[in-house]
Amino acid sequence: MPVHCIRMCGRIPTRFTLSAMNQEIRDFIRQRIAQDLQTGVVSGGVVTRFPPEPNGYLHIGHAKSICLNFGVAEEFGGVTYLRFDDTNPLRENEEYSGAIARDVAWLGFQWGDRLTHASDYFEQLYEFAEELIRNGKAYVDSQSNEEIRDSRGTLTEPGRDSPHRDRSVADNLDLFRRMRAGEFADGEHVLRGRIDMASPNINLRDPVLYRIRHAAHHRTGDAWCIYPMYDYTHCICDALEGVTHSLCTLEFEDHRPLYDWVLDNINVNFHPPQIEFSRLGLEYTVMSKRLLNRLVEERLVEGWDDPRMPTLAGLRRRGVTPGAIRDFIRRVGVTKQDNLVEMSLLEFCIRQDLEGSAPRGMAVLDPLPVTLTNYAGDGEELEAPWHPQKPELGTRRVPFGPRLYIERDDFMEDPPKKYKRLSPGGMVRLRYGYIIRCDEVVKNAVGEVESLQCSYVPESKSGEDTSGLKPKGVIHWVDAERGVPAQVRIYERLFTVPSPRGATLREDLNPDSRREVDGVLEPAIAAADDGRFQFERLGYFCKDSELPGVYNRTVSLRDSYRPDAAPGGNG
RNA sequence: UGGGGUGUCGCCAAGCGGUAAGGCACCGGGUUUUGAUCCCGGCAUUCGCAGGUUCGAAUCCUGCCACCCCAGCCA
Repeated sequence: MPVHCIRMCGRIPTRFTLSAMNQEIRDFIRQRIAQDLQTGVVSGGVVTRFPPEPNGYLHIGHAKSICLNFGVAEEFGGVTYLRFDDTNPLRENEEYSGAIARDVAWLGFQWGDRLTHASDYFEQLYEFAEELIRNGKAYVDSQSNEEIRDSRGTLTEPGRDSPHRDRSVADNLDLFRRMRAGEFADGEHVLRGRIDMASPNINLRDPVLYRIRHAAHHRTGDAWCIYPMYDYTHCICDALEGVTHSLCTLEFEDHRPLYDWVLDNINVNFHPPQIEFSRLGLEYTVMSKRLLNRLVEERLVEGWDDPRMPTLAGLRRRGVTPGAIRDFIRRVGVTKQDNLVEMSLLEFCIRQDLEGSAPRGMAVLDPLPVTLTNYAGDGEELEAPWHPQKPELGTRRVPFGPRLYIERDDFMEDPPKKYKRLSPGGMVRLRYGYIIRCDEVVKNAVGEVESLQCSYVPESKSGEDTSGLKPKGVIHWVDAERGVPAQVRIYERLFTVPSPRGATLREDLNPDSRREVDGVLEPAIAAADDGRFQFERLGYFCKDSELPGVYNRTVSLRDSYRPDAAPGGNG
């Protein structure tokens, strides 16, 4: 089944309404494109492409490239290809290409029928290679891998010509055809571009264009035993697809002369410009496929979609919205500068998106039992809006009774001055409920607070309060009888250092990147089947897509509370 | 040490010879039955450094310095 026909899971957003997104973006790439359109260098519409190798999962760094390529096409009225760069059969498979297509769609981009593969062009690529040979621009080298490496020279010394560099066209053609026919073993020969072994740019020192690989390709099967290299393939695919702007990351800057050389030496009528931009750097995580792969392989995380991973699958499972990611990428911008973006910016984008859309509810993650000694009601239910600023979202019923749970850190025996929550003799409002006063602290044998005996103020019911009391604090709570237990997972940064390195990957891991707590949810949340909520005063959470009864914290709420040093008095 | 890039506020990032946008973060203050949201205000006499050109330079020139990428039959 073609990859683009697989069923997309989850909702696919169609349009983003963030008004900020309508602001005109003018990075150097968009400026260049606008100029090309204006001067007529490019006519007939912009064509871009997102060209992942299907050898791993997409991460938020890829989102930058996706948003750039698809975004540019959207803005300038063009089209974008999703092209799988599948020239190395040893590393690529359908699981990855399926996951990649799903993630791009999830981000909200459409490629229509423009889903292609480098392997779709294998035959044409081969023909162009023969053309290069016929024109004396490529030759079959029969040196070993080691010999080729040794004769390439170094950063400061030029390379040496291969003894096979001057083979005749006829011999080269014959050898290359026999390579294709499968007459040779892996590594016996390669096809090389004949450029300049003394070039200061190492990529131009007779680069390998084709290698022999007796391996089944996930799409072409056993049809081929020679496979083209990236540098040879990419530019030709771009040209064949009429890509008007080939956007890639900075490390390919040195490859641009080779990109141009290939297209200058074959008969194609299109020559896209390659334009490079810097990759996204994000604090306290890793963004290379190699390291991400290690995290998965070495079981340092639970998989590609572990909510701590910067993969799109991980972010999705964590509860991050596509809109938040797109907004983040927009705010980060596109330049050629190396960058390491703070996690706080991503968190801001997530909170901002969820703030307006996520229904509110109450959950207690570290329960402290409270008994209301003077409460005699039975089966009382309070009414609370799903969103304080959005009455149109309706209300839910919140059960209330004589036995409640409050958050353990919403009580302090000896609180600092600015503390606004509960303390002995103090009063606090239970959100959407009544005002209570702490009358007695019950402790266990070792002196730890075990529960609280409180009294409630009957005439202080939310919405019809005639008590005249105005406690400074409002805390969340859950009815102990009717609350629903749930496992809640709290995530922190995956690493303890801003830029983890491969060499110290394990040591740099944050041992507390995931915490599991047994919490209690108000029943309306537990009953809802949709995933994203704000647990009031705690953060944004979502139902885990794989594990029933498990909730993931997407991001905490902003918290400007700064306890002062000296204790004393109570709020 | 050869080649290719990049250096503007803690982090991103505008700026394209006419006298330093914006966002995040941070710090005040206001509203608030989420210490949330929201709202107001503050936050680079200075653009890696040193010279030079100019009435005028972050923007042009020269020389330094720092950081990133490249020696896969990976992409």
